[in-house]
Amino acid sequence: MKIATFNVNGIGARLPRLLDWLAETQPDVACLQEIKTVDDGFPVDAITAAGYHALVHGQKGFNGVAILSKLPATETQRGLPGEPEDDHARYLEADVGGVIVGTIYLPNGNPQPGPKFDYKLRWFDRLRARAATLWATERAVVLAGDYNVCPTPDDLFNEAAMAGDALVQPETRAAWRRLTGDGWRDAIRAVQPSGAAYTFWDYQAGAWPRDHGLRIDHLLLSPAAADRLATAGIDRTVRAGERASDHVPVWVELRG
DNA sequence: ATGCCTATGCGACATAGA
Repeated sequence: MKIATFNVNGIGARLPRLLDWLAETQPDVACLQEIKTVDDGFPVDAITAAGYHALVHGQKGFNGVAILSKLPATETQRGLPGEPEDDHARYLEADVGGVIVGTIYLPNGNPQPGPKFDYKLRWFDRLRARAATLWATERAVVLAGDYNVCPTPDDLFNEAAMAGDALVQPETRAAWRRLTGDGWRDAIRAVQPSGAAYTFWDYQAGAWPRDHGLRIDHLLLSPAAADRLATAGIDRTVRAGERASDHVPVWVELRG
């Protein structure tokens, strides 16, 4: 079972690129982030025609996540528990063919310090709590998405250039270490323990041609999922396409 | 030190992204 994550940065603008990529790579599950539309605005017909079911947790103008799947998906959670006044559409989870799949759009957190950064750290803790609940089920779980954290200096082109950014702050990295320290397996680092493995290149300042990238899109695997890990990868070439997203798809292949 | 670029919304600029 191939499970992918792709921050599309606007489903409206990105639909042709998304359909190309689905047709080419045929993931069984695709977790989307930043669809930037309400549920009714999601292009269900085009996704259905491409051979996928769609679960959508949308929001007007920004945020919004979705789970596309070849098999029917049963929703298990919509929104992250723990902060009732949080109305951002950033989390959706489903059972797909016996695997629990979560699509995650963790807050960016800039500018920092400030309320957006505080929200990011709270959200990170709430995700860790949900992850612990899933961990306890001993099921195969894949938490895939845009975590908005560069875990180590290997995960960005220039540590000094990003020193003030919310994606690399010690508190952000500590939150990532707490989550992964619980035992969740970083799929890309399982197949490539060190070195650049970027998943995002800014639209600005020639970041793509200069390879000034970040690794911020991650798939975390529970033990039962990690036991089935066959391979994982990054579809880098998607970044070179016409009207590309600033993120590219990242995926894991599970045996069985 | 700052903006560079892109997507969206009831828009003719602002907000958000990272």
